[in-house]
Amino acid sequence: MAIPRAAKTQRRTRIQEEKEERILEAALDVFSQNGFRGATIDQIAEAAGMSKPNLLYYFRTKEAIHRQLIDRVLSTWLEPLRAFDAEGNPESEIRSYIRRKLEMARDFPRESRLFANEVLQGAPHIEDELKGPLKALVDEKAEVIRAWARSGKITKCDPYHLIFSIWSTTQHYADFDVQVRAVLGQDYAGEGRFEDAARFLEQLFIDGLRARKA
Amino acid sequence: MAIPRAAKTQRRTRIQEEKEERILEAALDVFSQNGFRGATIDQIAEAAGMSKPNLLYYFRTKEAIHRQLIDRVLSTWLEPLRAFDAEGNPESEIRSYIRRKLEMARDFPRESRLFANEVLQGAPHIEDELKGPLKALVDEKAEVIRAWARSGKITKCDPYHLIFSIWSTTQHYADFDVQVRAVLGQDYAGEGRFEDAARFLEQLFIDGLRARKA
DNA sequence: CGATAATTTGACCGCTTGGTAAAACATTAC
DNA sequence: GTAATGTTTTACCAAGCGGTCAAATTATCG
Repeated sequence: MAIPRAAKTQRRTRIQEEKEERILEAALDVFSQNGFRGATIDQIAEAAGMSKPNLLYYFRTKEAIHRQLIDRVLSTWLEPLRAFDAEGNPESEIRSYIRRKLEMARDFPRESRLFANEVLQGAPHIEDELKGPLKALVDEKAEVIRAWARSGKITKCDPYHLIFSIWSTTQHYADFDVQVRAVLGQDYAGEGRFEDAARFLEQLFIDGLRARKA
Repeated sequence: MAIPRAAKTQRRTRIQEEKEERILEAALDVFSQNGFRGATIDQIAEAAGMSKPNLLYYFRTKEAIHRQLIDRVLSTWLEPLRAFDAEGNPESEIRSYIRRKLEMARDFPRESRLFANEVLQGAPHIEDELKGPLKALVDEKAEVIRAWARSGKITKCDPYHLIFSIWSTTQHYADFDVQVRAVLGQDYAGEGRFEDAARFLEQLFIDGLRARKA
């Protein structure tokens, strides 16, 4: 007799790992494009190339897929902010943070949209993560920025809103991709917009934050 | 015998106007929180305080409600950008643009989220609007900004990405409201965050764009 | 090999969904 | 008033939904 769910076994088989991977990959596609409510198990199953009951053998519920997806993505998503180094040079720290966030928007747009969908719809599944680990990390880095400002390395500014503005400007290129493309027009077929965006944003933030003599 | 749909009559009755208004108001709530696919007619009907068939007497389909909502909101949404004046002082134009966009994020977050949901999910219903009227408007204002840069009133920068960055930073406070609140914490009960954001963004953009001597 | 555990399938269930039909009810115009 | 029009309700449907079940199939291990 089969043990009810693969997940209950201690050792995971090769097949389990493969299939769960395929499911999460497919789910990322579907959830990021439709949000949690808008996504259906059938869609995910089809995208993963398996039948619905088969998919439900690996994940008991739609929520379980979503939760695991979020958990997995969240930590890598915050990686760039974690790398923010108090000892480093403020200008180059900010510059490379912007660059890394832009690279993520370019290379992992689905992950960005997954979160955007979630937060936009009230973050019903990740409120705790936002108020806990995320807030803690931001608080920590805000203190770093504040210290830089105190020591005159950058101009005085609200560190929280600085972080928000870096998040929003960079993620915009993933989350609002369709709009960005529509406005820039066809001539922007390639990914040159990311380079242009990087140039612009670095200029904006670096010059905007440079400590002023006056 | 009743004419199939109220909409077919030439003159709209008082009741029609009232009810359609109530429906659109309710739909704004529901669509902005759940996206198109995630929203249900029943939800909208309940929020509007009427039965589903009654609602469907005024709007034949879910799409029809959504379309009308988008149409109505789109024009008012772009109003601030339209107000961008080539003859005005660049600094104050940009400053007041930022301020107006922030006010809209504060006062009309549902409208912002309606669009965000739509664009995020690939803009299936408004692609034409984006590529047409929106692009045209942005192209026009980009030229204004470019002219300012040419005449040395602001520093040289990519006007499109400048506009994107103003959009994203301001709308962030509507679209990612839950996250902003979570990170800022309880002490931010009121709406002071909008004032802080305004201060920060004005500083960032004005100082970041100020024409440099070097 | 054979036994046992893991995986896959097809049939199904109860609920929700977008939408319809027709009749009951209300309003307006004359 | 009454007839025509406009509005609302009740009952309903077919498709889609998340999820279950038991049987069939396949992989694994001694």
